[in-house]
Amino acid sequence: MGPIDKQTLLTTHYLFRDLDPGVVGRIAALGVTRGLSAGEVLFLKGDSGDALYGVLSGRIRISTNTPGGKELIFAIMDPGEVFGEIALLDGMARTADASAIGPSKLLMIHRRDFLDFLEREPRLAIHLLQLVCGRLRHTNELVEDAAFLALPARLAKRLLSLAECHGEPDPRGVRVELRISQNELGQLTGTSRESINKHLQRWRKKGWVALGRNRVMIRNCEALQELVDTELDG
Amino acid sequence: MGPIDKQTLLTTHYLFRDLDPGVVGRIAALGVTRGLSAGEVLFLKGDSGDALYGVLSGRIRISTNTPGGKELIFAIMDPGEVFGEIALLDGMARTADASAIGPSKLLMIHRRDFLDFLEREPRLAIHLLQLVCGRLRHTNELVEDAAFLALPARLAKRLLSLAECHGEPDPRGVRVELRISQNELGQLTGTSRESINKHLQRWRKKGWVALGRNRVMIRNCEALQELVDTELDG
DNA sequence: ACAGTTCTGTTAACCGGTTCACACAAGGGC
DNA sequence: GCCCTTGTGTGAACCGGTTAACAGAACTGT
Repeated sequence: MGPIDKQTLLTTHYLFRDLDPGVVGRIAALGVTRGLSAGEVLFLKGDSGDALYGVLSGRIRISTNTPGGKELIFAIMDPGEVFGEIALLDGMARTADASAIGPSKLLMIHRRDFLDFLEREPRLAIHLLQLVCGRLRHTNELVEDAAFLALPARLAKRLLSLAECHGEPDPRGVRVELRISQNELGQLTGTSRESINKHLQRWRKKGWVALGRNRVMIRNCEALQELVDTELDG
Repeated sequence: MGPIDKQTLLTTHYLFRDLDPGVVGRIAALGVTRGLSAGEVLFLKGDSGDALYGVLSGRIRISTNTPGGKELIFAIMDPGEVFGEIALLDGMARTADASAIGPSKLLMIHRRDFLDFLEREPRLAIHLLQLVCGRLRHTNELVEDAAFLALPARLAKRLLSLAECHGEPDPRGVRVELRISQNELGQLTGTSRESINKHLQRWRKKGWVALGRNRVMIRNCEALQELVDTELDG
């Protein structure tokens, strides 16, 4: 997903679609653009949540970590996606850290402005409910996967879902290239980098994936998908 | 938490508080009471979600299972709690099974009625957002715990949180008695019954808990809490 | 071009949870 | 009371992920 502009985000994302025309205009006027350099921290878990964000360009990593140094990545936000709604809505602390993966640009809507819109636009509340419900479905699935799936299936599932959202399809064929380190894959699946490498190597020898520095190229989606399915059935 | 009546639920629960008086009255009129016998299934994962429920008496288990026979318990709903909102709101399939743990009574509000209220009562939407945000915070924590905490800490944390919600404090002291099988504790923590038993036995020998059939009595909350904390810090 | 850093690849030892197998206890239904 | 079901207690064998430790490759900055 390439960079988009403020207008595109506001007319494309379903959170803002179908709103009263005047409201969209005012959001466009009030929404501030904020730039982040690679690795820059937007907010940390525990901060008070005073804004809602939409990604215009770059990628934002939503994650947590333990004092012991372990890190868990909840999601990676691409251009066109909106995040930061939980703390904004209930007024409590942020549930995770957010930091830029590469140089990024965000649309930032301040809490007070947003809550103003929320009171006047019933449709916005309905859309927000759908957004939060979608998140809840996704997080529920993460809990299930952690409990039901062994590492190979969890990793395969993650790779396939990353391929859908962030993959760059190979010009010639079915292959999908992912720009992600094995370390990050570990943080996405809740396991160590070494274990990730072990399974990726197995799959490489079977021809299912090709590997490079910060690269995973999926050459056989079906095989990975079947691995997920058989684990759920057996 | 003992049984409550329809009126108490509607005036007590956050979701309905502060609504237009007329609306609360109409919800009371439209909300149907439904009884469930022990073990009876209310809905299954994948069903279409055509109602919202509030617990009047008994306990409802929210869970999923694999074809392979593993089961995971997401939550146990006590009198006064509301559930079933996800599928109701986004119109998609239910995300989990719901079944009665013992004989139970529910307040049931049909989808159409509820969405009517939702359009007319902006405050209801705001309250719903808070409800769903709370769920999201809880589920996020489950994901974190699964990734960061080893079984002992996860089990201790679960026991303490069960003690808060469902515990019957011992008349004489700090002890809290839980009515739950070790099998169910396994399903709550995503592990086997045998592993649960191993750790409970250790804690019994230390005097932290006492055990019985379908019973766990916590005799030393502090010790369990410390176990959770040290694991998060180390 | 060089140094430093980040990422990959790979091993061996260890540890903890699973699985399987069984004995036994406690209620429930008749 | 007596069977039958459900839950507990326990051990041995197994398996998979973690940890720790390196070597080397690939990029970055200057």
